Amino acid sequence: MLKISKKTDYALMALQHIASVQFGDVTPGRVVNTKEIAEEYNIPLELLAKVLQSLSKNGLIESHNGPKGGYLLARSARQITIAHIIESIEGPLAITDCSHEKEGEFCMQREHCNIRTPLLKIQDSIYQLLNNMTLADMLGGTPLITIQSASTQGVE
Amino acid sequence: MLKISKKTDYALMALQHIASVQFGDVTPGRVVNTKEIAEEYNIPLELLAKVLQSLSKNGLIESHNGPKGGYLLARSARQITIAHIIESIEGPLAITDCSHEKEGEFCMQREHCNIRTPLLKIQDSIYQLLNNMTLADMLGGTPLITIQSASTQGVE
DNA sequence: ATGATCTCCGATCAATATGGTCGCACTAAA
DNA sequence: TTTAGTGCGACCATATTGATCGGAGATCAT
Repeated sequence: MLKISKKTDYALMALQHIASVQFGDVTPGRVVNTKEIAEEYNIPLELLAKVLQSLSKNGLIESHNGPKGGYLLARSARQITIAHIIESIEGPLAITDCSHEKEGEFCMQREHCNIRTPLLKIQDSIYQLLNNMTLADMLGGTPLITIQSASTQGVE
Repeated sequence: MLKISKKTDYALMALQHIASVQFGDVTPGRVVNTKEIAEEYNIPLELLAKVLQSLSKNGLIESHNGPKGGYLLARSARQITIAHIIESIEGPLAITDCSHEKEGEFCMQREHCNIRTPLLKIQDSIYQLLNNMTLADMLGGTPLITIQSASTQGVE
């Protein structure tokens, strides 16, 4: 149903939490560890750990080992896009399979496929949407995005 | 990965085919049956049958029984939105679980959840996107959709 | 009427993706 | 050197999806 996975949900919550701690008024700059987030939001600890590892590996957060270790944002919340977060967890976001098509796989429908081009357009639009929204927008509250469509008249 | 299912792919192909036959130059108004579509696009017959049944049940196409039977669009291609097609096959399109939340299910993260509102905004944007594109746009070729975002400055 | 051809519907199975768990190696602070 | 933390990979359970099968009911031609 065009759904994002729970892992991604967790990633978003965690990032939002880390960002708000890091730039908040109470303890700015504090490092936050996995356990703290897991308990705050009732997320299974080990699963969250894996999620954070993925984010770290993708350069969204940086990890500090040892006691008093934990995570903090690797860059400004304004530079972390929702698209990047989702792709860090779920891999390249493709609305349909035929968008990457590595060699070796064949699409049985390909020869007469009539929907590839339109689907790629949709995919691109969704990507733009997610790429124009950042973690900072999620902190602030209301993301301001509008859609403008000309598709109702522009067909020949 | 925010992917639509193969059934939905099949539904889109089938609808595109039905529409192009129905409004094409060769045999306008012709009824087209499941087998024809399945063979043309290499889709498993029985699976496609189920997909078409769903579309029929949702009022997108109408079925005619018996020999020489088949399907045809129940309304103009311009009135069939991509969103409607997807929802016919996959159910209500929800980017995240917490958007419907029937009673009885509880979201463990709910009490401190910080991402619900932004996610619902995103979901709504995607819905608008898919709701503004119709089957007619897929026939014509290039859907004309643009995204306009103000999220980079509009945060308080 | 009767058979052939179609849609319709439900049950079922296999493959894949996802959510969640476990154990251990490594690192850094006390 | 002990302890609290991350890093990492293997692992299993379950849900979703893709695909299959069998039959019931409708309609048209003969």
